[in-house]
Amino acid sequence: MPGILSLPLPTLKRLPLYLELLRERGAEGEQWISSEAISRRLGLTAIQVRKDLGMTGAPASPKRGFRVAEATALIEGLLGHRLLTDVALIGASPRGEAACGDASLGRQGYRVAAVFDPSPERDADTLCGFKVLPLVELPGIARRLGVKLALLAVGESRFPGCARFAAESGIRGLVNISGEPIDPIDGLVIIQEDLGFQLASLSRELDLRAKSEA
Amino acid sequence: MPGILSLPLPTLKRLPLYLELLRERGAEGEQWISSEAISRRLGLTAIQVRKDLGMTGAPASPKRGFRVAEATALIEGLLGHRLLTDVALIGASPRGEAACGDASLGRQGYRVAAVFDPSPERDADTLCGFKVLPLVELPGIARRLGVKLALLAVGESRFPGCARFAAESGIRGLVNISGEPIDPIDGLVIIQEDLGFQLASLSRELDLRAKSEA
DNA sequence: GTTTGTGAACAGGTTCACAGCT
DNA sequence: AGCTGTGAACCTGTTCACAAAC
Repeated sequence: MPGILSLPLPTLKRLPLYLELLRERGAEGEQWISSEAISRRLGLTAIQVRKDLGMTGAPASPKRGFRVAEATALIEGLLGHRLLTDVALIGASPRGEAACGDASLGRQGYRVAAVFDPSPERDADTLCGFKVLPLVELPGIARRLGVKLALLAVGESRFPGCARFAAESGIRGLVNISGEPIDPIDGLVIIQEDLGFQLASLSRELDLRAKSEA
Repeated sequence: MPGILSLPLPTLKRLPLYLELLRERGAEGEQWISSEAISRRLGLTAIQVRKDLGMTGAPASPKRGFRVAEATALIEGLLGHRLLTDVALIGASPRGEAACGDASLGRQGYRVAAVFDPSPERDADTLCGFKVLPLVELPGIARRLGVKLALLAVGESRFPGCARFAAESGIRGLVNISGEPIDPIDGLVIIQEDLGFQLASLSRELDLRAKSEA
């Protein structure tokens, strides 16, 4: 029973994938599943799967594999710690809308709790079923709901103060999906969700493969 | 003059940040900038900046720092290799629209070259100035333009074959921004752009900081 | 014989310590 | 003094080799 904090971050990120597959197999009535079968389905290596599941303490037996039911329950328990973590969405833009409907949020145990926008004309609009609130309400709501995380999706770069305001409102961590980089802010952990980065990683990966084939 | 392939991936991702700052300082007439000044502005450590810029071969001198003009030109040269890399956007959804207008693409030297959508009713719509093309045209255009990268932004999960079709169309790498995971496909490198992942990283980071403070 | 489990090697980056230059 | 430059230590995560279990 390792604490969730002792798990390697990449492992933590893969757990929802395992969980999804395990539930599927459980529903089909399977009692066992081998690391090799999991790896094939998920595009990983069998060794990696064993290391990951081993760290969760999932019970397994040679020749058969991991016990589906127990492994499912264990991972649910680990991920459950994070279930229902509320995040604030700042920016009622197309990006914000896309983020709001992103299934990967729920898969990792997060959900948008409220939507804010700095421009007054968005007030009382609705986005994905949320009423758009003026940004000045963020501090109060963040405090009342205990929200510590936010998504920044302001479309225009003319609101560079949004992140700073969020920090002053009690937000401790922020994922910037606005496409424009933000300067570092004291007391606020910022992650840049950057499509350009992803493409760069991809290019590099392809270049390396091409090179090693040659 | 190190090849771009010999640079560590994280360094490569940081180069556009350095470039932006260097251009800014160059425009202000500064001739020198120290690693310490850069690190403060960008939220990195001075050592990291020295390692990064050192790898590009940027000239510097003790007591003064790096030469702004030369460093700018060098990084431009390195990044220039990737300039004008075309990518295909598959899916005329809100996510696709957001991606299309994402400034981080250009910052890393990419641009959307064409927009495709699998559902016929989107034909002839326009998205961000592009006419939306039927997906069947992807193979032809990908071949003609030499496009090897794609962004997958189909909103509904009812088009699971899109990625496979892209692979068969000559696409070698794909960033999946649809929020739904895709199964691995032979010959196609897939990166999941996953908001849930980012939030998980953020939570972990905050947890660790809280722990080390306690 | 097939599959788990694990300690050791490996790889990629970051950080440190300190030498060298000006 | 102040800043760069660099080899070594370190850290995190992946991969390997092989022992152990059924």
